[in-house]
Amino acid sequence: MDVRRDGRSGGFRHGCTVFGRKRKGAHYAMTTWKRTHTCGEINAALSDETVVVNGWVNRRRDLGGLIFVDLRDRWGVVQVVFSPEVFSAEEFAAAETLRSEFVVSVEGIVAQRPEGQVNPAMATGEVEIYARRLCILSQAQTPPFHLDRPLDVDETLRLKYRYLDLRRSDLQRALRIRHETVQYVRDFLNQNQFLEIETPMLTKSTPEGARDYLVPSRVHKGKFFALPQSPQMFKQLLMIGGFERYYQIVRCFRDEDLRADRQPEFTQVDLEMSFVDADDVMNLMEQMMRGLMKQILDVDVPDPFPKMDYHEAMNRFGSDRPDTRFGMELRDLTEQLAASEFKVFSSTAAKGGVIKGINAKGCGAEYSRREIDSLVEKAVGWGAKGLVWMNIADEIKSPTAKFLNSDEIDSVVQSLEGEKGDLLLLVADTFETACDVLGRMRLFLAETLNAVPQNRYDLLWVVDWPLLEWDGDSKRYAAAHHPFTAPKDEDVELLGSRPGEVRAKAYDLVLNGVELGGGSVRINNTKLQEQMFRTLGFSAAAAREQFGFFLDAFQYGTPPHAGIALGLDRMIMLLAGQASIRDVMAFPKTASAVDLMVDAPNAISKAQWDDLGLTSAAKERKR
RNA sequence: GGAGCCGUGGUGUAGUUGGUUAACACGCCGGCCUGUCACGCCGGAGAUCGCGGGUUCGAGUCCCGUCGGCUCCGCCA
Repeated sequence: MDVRRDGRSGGFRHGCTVFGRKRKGAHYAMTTWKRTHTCGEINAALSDETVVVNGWVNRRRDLGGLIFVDLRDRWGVVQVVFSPEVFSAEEFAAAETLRSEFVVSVEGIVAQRPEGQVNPAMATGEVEIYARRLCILSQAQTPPFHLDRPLDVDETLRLKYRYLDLRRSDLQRALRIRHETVQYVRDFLNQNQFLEIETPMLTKSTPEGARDYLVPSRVHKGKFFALPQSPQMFKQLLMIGGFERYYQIVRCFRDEDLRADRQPEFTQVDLEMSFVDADDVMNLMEQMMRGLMKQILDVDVPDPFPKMDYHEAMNRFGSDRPDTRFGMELRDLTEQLAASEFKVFSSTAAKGGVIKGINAKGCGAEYSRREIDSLVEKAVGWGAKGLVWMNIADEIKSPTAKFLNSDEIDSVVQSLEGEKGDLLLLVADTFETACDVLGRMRLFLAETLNAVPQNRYDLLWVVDWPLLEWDGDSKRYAAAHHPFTAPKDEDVELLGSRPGEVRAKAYDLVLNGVELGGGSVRINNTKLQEQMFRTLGFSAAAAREQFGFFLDAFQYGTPPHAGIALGLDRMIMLLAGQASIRDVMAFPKTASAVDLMVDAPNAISKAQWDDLGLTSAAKERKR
């Protein structure tokens, strides 16, 4: 480390090294390094005023006899000029030691920049601070990656030095949006008579759902707490407890594999209301989201939000969280192709399956045979038995065409509004598979074709979800939402006979194809709750063991209640225009659930193992 | 659990079919420079090519394994 990074002699005042010209009278003493203004608020109105700013050296331009430093704090960047006209030679030398990320205090005089020197790219570009005194509060090593230009750095490095990454403007912005969002949500719910109430982090492991993060108990060796996957039961108990309106901005934990929009710990806006129905919850959330979108993005979203039932979402978009920002909707072609000579179509239809198609606009002309083949491969990878394609050129090019008569081809082209240059893609399968595969194809093509409009925010509700879904592995029904979700009144009687057809009083909020969150009306009737557990394959004893306290609580007067939980991280990801929730969290983990900065999880000492009464079956890994 | 992509000075990348001194930009260090704002000019230092093994006369390059990151599938009531 050379002399410049070791600090150097100079006046030492108030815990910092001060360089500056001695001046007569009251002006001399830099009585404090404390700021009078933030960098971002320096403007022409402060011309000729003496200010003190604190911050980091963003960039330094040393012209030899004149040094410019862009000083950065949370509020902005301002240009500081060090000139020998103000500094002595010795003091000027101190300014020459400044490097990126040094933390300094500068006292100086605000001045309009000279003619022709205004920087319109800078918010404070009309002015600069003529430094009169410099105080180096902290020197800095050269950071391991650039902080002052668009991001182009390996994420491993960013995560290891997260505290440096956080200085970058887009993370500063994202976390500010996060704060504003949380403030808005709190304010809104407070005004609507909600009480913020905390629930335990150390709680009970329950079956179903995600894997729990477990915390061993020292006092009760061999027993474990679980970190909450969500405060679901607690919030319902708060309704039984008479609070009527509860909310919490709460951390949730799920030990499952990660994605760009999934972290092991994440934050929910969790709320629950008594004496309400589904529409009350949805209306309130619409109001909240509308205000939030207006405040954060100055975007107006429709009133009311569109509602789409689950079946329609699957049927038209092939997804339970449809991205409605673009068309390319799925069409059902079963009727016109059921009697086809082509066995794939006719037998699928005969077995109760469907034939569905989408129009990849313009792809017929664009795509090579090889690229089309790769689409087929994708479709098969997603679970389709195959993908029928028709390339509309001067004539229809398709390996399947010879099995179809011209009426059938015409009707397919017509249904999909095919024009010359288009590529039509068809899947014949069960309803679920055909919709799912084409839904994925739709998203893939839209992204590839850049067909997704930006700066558009499509919010909608997906309602009337199936209450239960068949789990092929365990050969039983599982709760599609969670086991406390109420079935629709008109479907209750199906619970015993055809559980798969029962629809739930559940609703999911979807924004631009991302599931922001979901909720439901809860069961508030013990008999129905017990029937639900039976349907889910819980014996009476098992239900008692796992949920006894909950079933007991229901015996003492349970109000009708409903609620919702919104994924705060995803919401902010979309509001901030980021592609990953890691970019809206201060300290996220990698895709393998590791914190590279603190190096967690880590090994624990022998004494800790012993204290907890635990031994590890995992083999020691070489470090 | 599975698949794909990536890993080369501090950072971002280049590196033909294996071949001699691993290239470029930024950053860093030194020098010069009084109106820059991606300051400029001159010079310099800096790389066990993620790690281990193999093939070969010879590996950044080919093969196998492994570690790490990202994305996706499964999973995520």
